[in-house]
Amino acid sequence: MMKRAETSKKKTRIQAINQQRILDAALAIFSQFGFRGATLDQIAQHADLSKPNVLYYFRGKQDIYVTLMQQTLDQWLQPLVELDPTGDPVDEILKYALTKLEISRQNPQASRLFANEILHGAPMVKSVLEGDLKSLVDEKTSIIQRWIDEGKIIAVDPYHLIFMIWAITQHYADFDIQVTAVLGNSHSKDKCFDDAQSTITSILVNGLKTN
Amino acid sequence: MMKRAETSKKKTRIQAINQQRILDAALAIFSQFGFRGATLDQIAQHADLSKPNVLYYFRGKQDIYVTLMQQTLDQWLQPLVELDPTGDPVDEILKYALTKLEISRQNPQASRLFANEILHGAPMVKSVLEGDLKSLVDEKTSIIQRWIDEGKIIAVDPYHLIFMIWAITQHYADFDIQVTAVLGNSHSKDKCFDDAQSTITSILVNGLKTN
DNA sequence: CAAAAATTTGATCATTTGATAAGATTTTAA
DNA sequence: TTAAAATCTTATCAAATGATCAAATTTTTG
Repeated sequence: MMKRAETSKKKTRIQAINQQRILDAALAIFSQFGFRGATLDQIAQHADLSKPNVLYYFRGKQDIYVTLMQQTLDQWLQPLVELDPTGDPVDEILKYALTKLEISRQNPQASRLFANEILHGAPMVKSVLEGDLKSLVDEKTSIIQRWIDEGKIIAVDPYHLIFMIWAITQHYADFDIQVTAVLGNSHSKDKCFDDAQSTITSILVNGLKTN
Repeated sequence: MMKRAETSKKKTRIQAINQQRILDAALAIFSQFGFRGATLDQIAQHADLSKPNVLYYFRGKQDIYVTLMQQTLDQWLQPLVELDPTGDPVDEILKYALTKLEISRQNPQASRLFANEILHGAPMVKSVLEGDLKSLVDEKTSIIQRWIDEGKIIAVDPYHLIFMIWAITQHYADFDIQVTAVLGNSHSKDKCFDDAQSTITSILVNGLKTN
């Protein structure tokens, strides 16, 4: 009888399938109900497994959550990594914003999972925020600062520019219900994202350029 | 023996005090842990009352939550009401954004309470969003649209402009932990909000004006 | 195939938690 | 001051839920 995951490297076929199934279900459930609001029963049912069977693959509820959160964080950080110091400043910043928006469109559940974690004080990922995330942002803000010093874009605090981009783009995933309610149920989600894209582009391009 | 609150109008002195105490405690607890994450024990303890005593004033956990959410919603909508069609367009929009930011600064708990509700699909306030909120936004966007038609500000979708303002301003309350982590613990909260204010002002003023 | 390993299940626990009931205590009003 | 109303407490409950275990079943391996 082999201890699952933990230290061992080789996953069996069934392990690979079922662990992924559990993580998929967990994303759906945790993102909708939060950590405490979600139950193992819900996750098990959504994954089409019995509850003890779920606990065969993960130590416990928190283990599932943490695993899922780690995956999500990687995905979340990636686009910022790609901000290119040699590109055109406005283009690069706009590209970053629109990439984030696209991720919000395509994976709103992950966005909400992350938002919920932060909203409640990041009990599980605080150290990642203060470590990897801060380092990455420090690096990229210094690029933006250089652009500002060279007069390529308007002088704004680079940190807050990034916060602004995060805020706007995640808003469409995290506050989807509100956005939909305000726009009326007639609007299609696609049109909403297209309009969002135009608005972000206008304000950023116009707002960043020097006079 | 009088049934509390419900239909009666007159509150006793003790009722007024204790109901407010419970709501204050509930704001602190619900905003940090969400509806399901919060427990009556926590709220009771925070309010310095016994659990059954808390339930003497409110039918149940959900009753506390709904009452609190109604209060919060009113407060949340107010600033938009004051957007003045006769004022200077850029000034009015900027004033709205900065007022929202100020509310984020002064009452971050209410912001997080609301954010959590929306994030989880607005189970308790969906109808308010589709009713009062939508009506108010419809009214104000038509004002903004008029400004656009008159060439007073750049042509952007007014709805998404408002979403953008909501997103940015609430970000500082809702994602406070992340903002603080990225800026480093050395930064004071006051400086953070001051810089946020400058950034929002720059981008909006620059971003909205017509060329 | 047969033994070993891995997977799955049913039964069951201990805790947490929202809620209630009955009675004691305090406050209010006549 | 005294009776009624309001407030508060102690004890307790039932349901939900995360977790465990032993045994049954399936899959893999030699």
